Amino acid sequence: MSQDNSETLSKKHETPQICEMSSLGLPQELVEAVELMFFAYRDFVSDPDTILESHGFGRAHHRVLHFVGRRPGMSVSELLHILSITKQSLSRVLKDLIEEKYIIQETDEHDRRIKRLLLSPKGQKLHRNLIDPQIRRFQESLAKSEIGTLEKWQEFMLHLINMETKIDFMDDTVRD
Amino acid sequence: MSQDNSETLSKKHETPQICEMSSLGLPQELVEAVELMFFAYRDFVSDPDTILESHGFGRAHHRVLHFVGRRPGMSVSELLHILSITKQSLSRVLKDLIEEKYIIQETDEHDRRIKRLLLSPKGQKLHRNLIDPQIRRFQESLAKSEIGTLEKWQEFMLHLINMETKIDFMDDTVRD
DNA sequence: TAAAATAAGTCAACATGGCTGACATATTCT
DNA sequence: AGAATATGTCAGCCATGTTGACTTATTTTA
Repeated sequence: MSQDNSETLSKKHETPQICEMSSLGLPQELVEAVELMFFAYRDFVSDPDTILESHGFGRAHHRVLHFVGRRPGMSVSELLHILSITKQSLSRVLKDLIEEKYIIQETDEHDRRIKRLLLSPKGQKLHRNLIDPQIRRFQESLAKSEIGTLEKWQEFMLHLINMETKIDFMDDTVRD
Repeated sequence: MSQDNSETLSKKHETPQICEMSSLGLPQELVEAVELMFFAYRDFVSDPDTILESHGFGRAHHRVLHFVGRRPGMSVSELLHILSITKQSLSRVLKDLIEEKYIIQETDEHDRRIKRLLLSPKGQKLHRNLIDPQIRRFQESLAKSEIGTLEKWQEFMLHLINMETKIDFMDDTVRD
Protein backbone atom coordinates (compact mmCIF):
# COMPACT_ATOMS: atom_id res chain seq x y z
CA MET A 1 0.00 0.00 0.00
CA SER A 2 2.61 2.50 1.11
CA GLN A 3 5.50 3.20 -1.17
CA ASP A 4 8.35 5.57 -1.67
CA ASN A 5 7.07 8.71 -3.28
CA SER A 6 9.47 11.05 -1.56
CA GLU A 7 10.30 12.82 -4.80
CA THR A 8 6.77 14.20 -4.91
CA LEU A 9 6.68 15.23 -1.28
CA SER A 10 7.95 18.37 0.36
CA LYS A 11 11.11 17.79 2.31
CA LYS A 12 10.82 17.53 6.05
CA HIS A 13 13.23 19.78 7.86
CA GLU A 14 15.74 17.89 9.94
CA THR A 15 15.84 20.66 12.50
CA PRO A 16 12.45 20.88 14.20
CA GLN A 17 10.86 24.32 14.12
CA ILE A 18 8.49 26.10 16.46
CA CYS A 19 5.78 25.96 13.86
CA GLU A 20 6.08 23.19 11.32
CA MET A 21 4.59 23.88 7.93
CA SER A 22 2.64 21.34 5.94
CA SER A 23 2.98 20.81 2.23
CA LEU A 24 0.46 23.62 1.87
CA GLY A 25 2.68 26.16 3.54
CA LEU A 26 0.23 26.31 6.39
CA PRO A 27 0.83 25.40 10.03
CA GLN A 28 0.86 21.62 10.19
CA GLU A 29 -1.33 21.28 13.24
CA LEU A 30 -4.09 23.43 11.79
CA VAL A 31 -4.22 21.36 8.63
CA GLU A 32 -4.33 18.22 10.76
CA ALA A 33 -7.16 19.74 12.74
CA VAL A 34 -9.17 20.17 9.55
CA GLU A 35 -8.80 16.47 8.88
CA LEU A 36 -9.67 15.59 12.45
CA MET A 37 -12.97 17.39 11.98
CA PHE A 38 -13.70 15.25 8.96
CA PHE A 39 -12.69 11.91 10.46
CA ALA A 40 -14.14 12.56 13.90
CA TYR A 41 -17.49 13.64 12.54
CA ARG A 42 -17.69 10.69 10.18
CA ASP A 43 -16.91 8.14 12.85
CA PHE A 44 -18.99 9.92 15.47
CA VAL A 45 -22.14 9.37 13.41
CA SER A 46 -21.22 5.85 12.31
CA ASP A 47 -22.85 4.03 15.24
CA PRO A 48 -26.22 5.79 14.93
CA ASP A 49 -26.03 5.23 11.17
CA THR A 50 -25.92 1.48 11.71
CA ILE A 51 -28.91 1.52 14.04
CA LEU A 52 -30.88 3.79 11.73
CA GLU A 53 -30.27 1.50 8.79
CA SER A 54 -31.90 -1.40 10.61
CA HIS A 55 -35.01 0.77 10.98
CA GLY A 56 -34.98 1.90 7.36
CA PHE A 57 -34.11 5.43 8.45
CA GLY A 58 -31.26 7.78 7.58
CA ARG A 59 -29.36 10.64 9.17
CA ALA A 60 -32.12 13.05 8.32
CA HIS A 61 -34.50 11.04 10.50
CA HIS A 62 -31.94 11.07 13.27
CA ARG A 63 -31.69 14.84 13.28
CA VAL A 64 -35.43 15.22 13.50
CA LEU A 65 -35.69 12.68 16.32
CA HIS A 66 -32.87 14.41 18.13
CA PHE A 67 -34.18 17.94 18.03
CA VAL A 68 -37.76 16.96 18.78
CA GLY A 69 -36.43 14.90 21.67
CA ARG A 70 -34.42 17.80 22.97
CA ARG A 71 -37.13 20.41 22.46
CA PRO A 72 -40.40 18.60 23.03
CA GLY A 73 -43.31 20.65 21.78
CA MET A 74 -41.39 22.49 19.12
CA SER A 75 -43.27 23.58 16.02
CA VAL A 76 -42.54 22.49 12.47
CA SER A 77 -41.21 25.91 11.52
CA GLU A 78 -38.87 25.98 14.50
CA LEU A 79 -37.57 22.60 13.43
CA LEU A 80 -37.10 23.82 9.86
CA HIS A 81 -35.17 26.78 11.14
CA ILE A 82 -32.84 24.85 13.38
CA LEU A 83 -32.09 22.23 10.75
CA SER A 84 -31.69 24.86 8.01
CA ILE A 85 -33.35 22.68 5.42
CA THR A 86 -36.42 23.18 3.26
CA LYS A 87 -39.97 22.20 4.06
CA GLN A 88 -39.89 19.56 1.37
CA SER A 89 -36.76 17.87 2.72
CA LEU A 90 -38.19 17.84 6.20
CA SER A 91 -41.62 16.66 5.20
CA ARG A 92 -40.35 13.42 3.72
CA VAL A 93 -38.62 12.27 6.88
CA LEU A 94 -41.14 13.76 9.26
CA LYS A 95 -43.92 11.91 7.47
CA ASP A 96 -42.08 8.60 7.97
CA LEU A 97 -41.57 9.28 11.65
CA ILE A 98 -45.19 10.27 12.22
CA GLU A 99 -46.59 7.36 10.21
CA GLU A 100 -44.48 4.90 12.15
CA LYS A 101 -45.46 6.58 15.42
CA TYR A 102 -42.04 7.75 16.56
CA ILE A 103 -43.31 11.31 16.59
CA ILE A 104 -46.68 12.64 17.73
CA GLN A 105 -48.26 15.88 16.58
CA GLU A 106 -50.48 17.92 18.86
CA THR A 107 -52.33 21.02 17.78
CA ASP A 108 -51.38 24.04 19.88
CA GLU A 109 -54.14 25.09 22.26
CA HIS A 110 -53.83 28.80 21.68
CA ASP A 111 -52.97 28.86 17.97
CA ARG A 112 -54.54 25.99 16.13
CA ARG A 113 -52.33 26.55 13.06
CA ILE A 114 -49.29 25.34 14.97
CA LYS A 115 -48.59 21.65 15.43
CA ARG A 116 -46.40 20.75 18.36
CA LEU A 117 -44.04 17.84 17.85
CA LEU A 118 -43.34 15.26 20.54
CA LEU A 119 -41.56 11.92 20.78
CA SER A 120 -43.77 8.95 21.57
CA PRO A 121 -42.33 6.47 24.10
CA LYS A 122 -41.19 4.46 21.06
CA GLY A 123 -39.50 7.58 19.68
CA GLN A 124 -37.84 8.29 23.01
CA LYS A 125 -36.46 4.77 23.12
CA LEU A 126 -34.99 5.05 19.64
CA HIS A 127 -33.56 8.49 20.38
CA ARG A 128 -31.92 7.08 23.45
CA ASN A 129 -30.46 4.16 21.51
CA LEU A 130 -29.08 6.53 18.90
CA ILE A 131 -27.46 8.93 21.30
CA ASP A 132 -26.03 6.32 23.67
CA PRO A 133 -23.04 5.32 21.54
CA GLN A 134 -22.26 8.98 20.93
CA ILE A 135 -22.35 9.77 24.62
CA ARG A 136 -20.15 6.75 25.22
CA ARG A 137 -17.65 7.99 22.66
CA PHE A 138 -17.45 11.33 24.46
CA GLN A 139 -17.03 9.69 27.84
CA GLU A 140 -14.25 7.44 26.58
CA SER A 141 -12.52 10.32 24.87
CA LEU A 142 -12.83 12.35 28.02
CA ALA A 143 -11.32 9.56 30.09
CA LYS A 144 -8.47 8.88 27.69
CA SER A 145 -7.46 12.44 26.87
CA GLU A 146 -5.82 15.12 28.94
CA ILE A 147 -8.58 17.62 28.39
CA GLY A 148 -10.02 17.17 31.88
CA THR A 149 -13.57 18.42 31.47
CA LEU A 150 -15.74 18.87 28.44
CA GLU A 151 -16.10 22.59 29.06
CA LYS A 152 -13.04 23.76 27.18
CA TRP A 153 -13.80 21.53 24.24
CA GLN A 154 -17.34 22.89 24.18
CA GLU A 155 -16.16 26.45 24.30
CA PHE A 156 -13.79 25.86 21.42
CA MET A 157 -16.49 24.14 19.34
CA LEU A 158 -18.97 26.90 20.09
CA HIS A 159 -16.56 29.44 18.65
CA LEU A 160 -16.38 27.49 15.41
CA ILE A 161 -20.07 27.99 14.72
CA ASN A 162 -21.82 30.92 13.06
CA MET A 163 -23.59 33.59 15.06
CA GLU A 164 -27.06 32.68 13.81
CA THR A 165 -26.46 29.05 14.73
CA LYS A 166 -25.15 30.08 18.12
CA ILE A 167 -28.48 31.71 18.84
CA ASP A 168 -30.34 28.51 17.90
CA PHE A 169 -28.04 26.47 20.06
CA MET A 170 -28.40 28.69 23.11
CA ASP A 171 -32.12 28.76 22.63
CA ASP A 172 -31.96 25.02 22.69
CA THR A 173 -29.74 24.49 25.69
CA VAL A 174 -31.60 27.03 27.75
CA ARG A 175 -34.72 24.91 27.72
CA ASP A 176 -34.04 22.13 30.22
CA MET B 1 -41.17 32.16 17.88
CA SER B 2 -40.67 31.11 21.50
CA GLN B 3 -43.71 30.29 23.56
CA ASP B 4 -44.75 28.73 26.82
CA ASN B 5 -44.85 24.99 26.46
CA SER B 6 -43.77 24.20 30.00
CA GLU B 7 -46.37 21.49 30.38
CA THR B 8 -44.51 19.39 27.82
CA LEU B 9 -41.08 20.02 29.27
CA SER B 10 -39.36 18.29 32.12
CA LYS B 11 -39.19 20.47 35.22
CA LYS B 12 -35.94 22.23 35.92
CA HIS B 13 -34.72 21.71 39.43
CA GLU B 14 -34.47 24.92 41.41
CA THR B 15 -31.52 23.60 43.37
CA PRO B 16 -28.55 23.20 41.03
CA GLN B 17 -26.98 19.73 41.01
CA ILE B 18 -23.45 18.52 40.40
CA CYS B 19 -24.56 16.85 37.20
CA GLU B 20 -27.64 18.31 35.59
CA MET B 21 -29.73 15.89 33.62
CA SER B 22 -31.34 16.72 30.31
CA SER B 23 -34.84 15.75 29.32
CA LEU B 24 -33.31 12.48 28.19
CA GLY B 25 -32.08 11.57 31.63
CA LEU B 26 -28.56 11.94 30.36
CA PRO B 27 -25.90 14.37 31.56
CA GLN B 28 -26.81 17.75 30.10
CA GLU B 29 -23.35 18.68 28.90
CA LEU B 30 -22.87 15.45 27.00
CA VAL B 31 -26.13 15.94 25.13
CA GLU B 32 -25.08 19.51 24.37
CA ALA B 33 -21.77 18.20 23.09
CA VAL B 34 -23.59 15.97 20.61
CA GLU B 35 -25.33 19.03 19.23
CA LEU B 36 -22.12 20.99 19.14
CA MET B 37 -20.65 18.33 16.88
CA PHE B 38 -23.57 18.78 14.50
CA PHE B 39 -23.60 22.56 14.45
CA ALA B 40 -19.83 22.99 14.43
CA TYR B 41 -19.34 20.57 11.58
CA ARG B 42 -22.10 22.12 9.54
CA ASP B 43 -20.81 25.65 9.93
CA PHE B 44 -17.19 24.58 9.60
CA VAL B 45 -17.83 23.36 6.06
CA SER B 46 -20.13 26.22 5.11
CA ASP B 47 -17.42 28.56 3.80
CA PRO B 48 -15.81 25.97 1.51
CA ASP B 49 -19.30 24.98 0.37
CA THR B 50 -19.92 28.50 -0.89
CA ILE B 51 -16.65 28.60 -2.81
CA LEU B 52 -17.23 25.14 -4.26
CA GLU B 53 -20.65 26.11 -5.49
CA SER B 54 -19.19 28.94 -7.55
CA HIS B 55 -16.98 26.36 -9.28
CA GLY B 56 -19.82 23.89 -9.82
CA PHE B 57 -18.26 21.51 -7.32
CA GLY B 58 -19.55 19.86 -4.15
CA ARG B 59 -18.15 18.56 -0.89
CA ALA B 60 -17.05 15.36 -2.55
CA HIS B 61 -14.75 17.35 -4.80
CA HIS B 62 -13.40 19.16 -1.76
CA ARG B 63 -12.45 15.96 -0.01
CA VAL B 64 -10.61 14.68 -3.04
CA LEU B 65 -8.77 17.97 -3.49
CA HIS B 66 -7.90 17.98 0.18
CA PHE B 67 -6.44 14.51 0.43
CA VAL B 68 -4.59 14.70 -2.86
CA GLY B 69 -3.22 18.03 -1.71
CA ARG B 70 -2.10 16.58 1.57
CA ARG B 71 -0.69 13.38 0.13
CA PRO B 72 0.65 14.29 -3.29
CA GLY B 73 1.35 11.21 -5.34
CA MET B 74 -1.24 9.03 -3.67
CA SER B 75 -2.86 6.33 -5.76
CA VAL B 76 -6.53 6.01 -6.58
CA SER B 77 -6.95 3.00 -4.32
CA GLU B 78 -5.32 4.79 -1.40
CA LEU B 79 -7.72 7.65 -1.95
CA LEU B 80 -10.67 5.25 -2.05
CA HIS B 81 -9.54 3.72 1.19
CA ILE B 82 -9.09 6.96 3.07
CA LEU B 83 -12.43 8.35 1.90
CA SER B 84 -14.21 5.04 2.54
CA ILE B 85 -16.37 5.41 -0.54
CA THR B 86 -16.81 3.29 -3.64
CA LYS B 87 -14.92 3.52 -6.89
CA GLN B 88 -18.02 4.74 -8.65
CA SER B 89 -18.63 7.59 -6.20
CA LEU B 90 -15.04 8.66 -6.46
CA SER B 91 -14.82 8.37 -10.22
CA ARG B 92 -17.54 10.92 -10.80
CA VAL B 93 -15.84 13.68 -8.89
CA LEU B 94 -12.31 12.68 -9.80
CA LYS B 95 -13.25 12.80 -13.48
CA ASP B 96 -14.49 16.38 -13.07
CA LEU B 97 -11.32 17.43 -11.31
CA ILE B 98 -9.07 15.81 -13.90
CA GLU B 99 -11.04 17.15 -16.86
CA GLU B 100 -10.93 20.66 -15.47
CA LYS B 101 -7.23 20.26 -14.72
CA TYR B 102 -7.32 20.64 -10.96
CA ILE B 103 -5.77 17.22 -10.59
CA ILE B 104 -3.02 15.63 -12.66
CA GLN B 105 -2.47 11.90 -13.07
CA GLU B 106 1.02 10.48 -13.50
CA THR B 107 1.69 6.84 -14.19
CA ASP B 108 3.95 5.31 -11.57
CA GLU B 109 7.44 4.63 -12.87
CA HIS B 110 7.82 1.23 -11.29
CA ASP B 111 4.27 -0.10 -11.64
CA ARG B 112 2.52 1.29 -14.64
CA ARG B 113 -0.89 0.13 -13.39
CA ILE B 114 -0.81 2.75 -10.65
CA LYS B 115 -1.70 6.34 -11.36
CA ARG B 116 -0.33 8.89 -8.95
CA LEU B 117 -2.55 11.86 -8.21
CA LEU B 118 -1.23 15.40 -7.89
CA LEU B 119 -2.69 18.88 -7.63
CA SER B 120 -1.93 21.19 -10.52
CA PRO B 121 -1.03 24.78 -9.58
CA LYS B 122 -4.70 25.59 -10.26
CA GLY B 123 -5.71 22.76 -7.92
CA GLN B 124 -3.32 23.97 -5.25
CA LYS B 125 -4.77 27.43 -5.45
CA LEU B 126 -8.33 26.16 -5.04
CA HIS B 127 -7.30 23.87 -2.22
CA ARG B 128 -5.72 26.79 -0.48
CA ASN B 129 -8.81 28.95 -0.94
CA LEU B 130 -11.00 26.18 0.47
CA ILE B 131 -8.91 25.51 3.53
CA ASP B 132 -8.19 29.15 4.39
CA PRO B 133 -11.55 29.96 5.97
CA GLN B 134 -11.39 26.73 7.96
CA ILE B 135 -7.93 27.54 9.25
CA ARG B 136 -9.15 31.02 10.10
CA ARG B 137 -12.06 29.58 12.05
CA PHE B 138 -9.67 27.46 14.09
CA GLN B 139 -7.37 30.38 14.76
CA GLU B 140 -10.22 32.58 15.87
CA SER B 141 -11.64 29.87 18.07
CA LEU B 142 -8.20 29.30 19.53
CA ALA B 143 -7.81 32.99 20.29
CA LYS B 144 -11.26 33.38 21.81
CA SER B 145 -11.40 30.22 23.89
CA GLU B 146 -9.54 29.18 27.01
CA ILE B 147 -8.19 26.02 25.46
CA GLY B 148 -4.69 27.46 25.01
CA THR B 149 -3.23 25.22 22.33
CA LEU B 150 -4.84 22.98 19.77
CA GLU B 151 -3.13 19.90 21.15
CA LYS B 152 -5.70 18.95 23.74
CA TRP B 153 -8.54 19.49 21.34
CA GLN B 154 -6.77 17.31 18.79
CA GLU B 155 -6.16 14.59 21.32
CA PHE B 156 -9.81 14.57 22.30
CA MET B 157 -10.96 14.48 18.67
CA LEU B 158 -8.52 11.70 17.87
CA HIS B 159 -10.07 9.56 20.57
CA LEU B 160 -13.49 10.00 19.01
CA ILE B 161 -12.43 8.26 15.83
CA ASN B 162 -12.32 4.56 15.02
CA MET B 163 -9.12 2.56 15.16
CA GLU B 164 -9.02 1.90 11.41
CA THR B 165 -9.46 5.58 10.71
CA LYS B 166 -6.79 6.43 13.24
CA ILE B 167 -4.33 4.39 11.22
CA ASP B 168 -5.25 6.28 8.04
CA PHE B 169 -4.89 9.56 9.84
CA MET B 170 -1.48 8.79 11.32
CA ASP B 171 -0.34 7.47 7.98
CA ASP B 172 -1.36 10.79 6.62
CA THR B 173 0.16 13.09 9.18
CA VAL B 174 3.42 11.20 9.21
CA ARG B 175 4.11 12.17 5.64
CA ASP B 176 5.23 15.79 5.82
C1' DT C 1 -65.65 41.83 8.63
C1' DA C 2 -62.80 41.41 4.64
C1' DA C 3 -58.15 40.99 3.45
C1' DA C 4 -53.50 39.78 4.60
C1' DA C 5 -50.32 37.05 6.92
C1' DT C 6 -48.87 32.79 8.92
C1' DA C 7 -48.30 27.59 9.69
C1' DA C 8 -48.46 23.53 7.65
C1' DG C 9 -48.82 20.29 3.86
C1' DT C 10 -48.45 18.83 -0.96
C1' DC C 11 -46.99 18.27 -5.96
C1' DA C 12 -43.58 17.82 -9.65
C1' DA C 13 -39.03 18.12 -10.98
C1' DC C 14 -34.14 18.28 -10.37
C1' DA C 15 -29.02 17.70 -8.34
C1' DT C 16 -25.55 15.51 -5.57
C1' DG C 17 -23.29 11.88 -3.95
C1' DG C 18 -23.70 7.61 -1.68
C1' DC C 19 -24.56 2.45 -3.19
C1' DT C 20 -24.55 -2.24 -6.19
C1' DG C 21 -23.03 -5.63 -9.71
C1' DA C 22 -20.97 -6.53 -13.88
C1' DC C 23 -17.47 -6.09 -16.96
C1' DA C 24 -13.16 -4.21 -19.76
C1' DT C 25 -8.32 -3.04 -19.97
C1' DA C 26 -3.59 -2.82 -18.86
C1' DT C 27 -0.07 -4.44 -16.18
C1' DT C 28 2.45 -7.25 -13.00
C1' DC C 29 3.26 -11.35 -10.32
C1' DT C 30 3.52 -16.45 -9.93
C1' DA D 1 0.26 -18.79 -19.46
C1' DG D 2 -2.81 -17.67 -15.98
C1' DA D 3 -3.95 -15.25 -11.67
C1' DA D 4 -4.04 -11.12 -9.33
C1' DT D 5 -4.11 -6.14 -9.17
C1' DA D 6 -5.19 -1.17 -10.38
C1' DT D 7 -8.04 1.48 -12.80
C1' DG D 8 -12.04 2.80 -15.40
C1' DT D 9 -16.78 2.40 -16.96
C1' DC D 10 -21.82 1.07 -17.65
C1' DA D 11 -26.55 1.07 -15.88
C1' DG D 12 -29.46 1.76 -12.24
C1' DC D 13 -30.99 2.46 -7.30
C1' DC D 14 -31.56 5.32 -3.00
C1' DA D 15 -31.37 9.24 0.35
C1' DT D 16 -31.61 13.79 0.97
C1' DG D 17 -30.81 18.25 -0.41
C1' DT D 18 -32.91 21.99 -3.74
C1' DT D 19 -36.87 25.11 -6.26
C1' DG D 20 -41.42 27.01 -7.32
C1' DA D 21 -46.21 26.76 -7.22
C1' DC D 22 -50.30 25.97 -4.87
C1' DT D 23 -53.92 24.50 -1.06
C1' DT D 24 -56.01 24.68 3.43
C1' DA D 25 -56.80 26.23 7.98
C1' DT D 26 -56.29 29.71 11.15
C1' DT D 27 -55.11 34.10 13.10
C1' DT D 28 -54.08 38.96 12.73
C1' DT D 29 -54.81 43.38 11.10
C1' DA D 30 -56.50 47.37 8.67
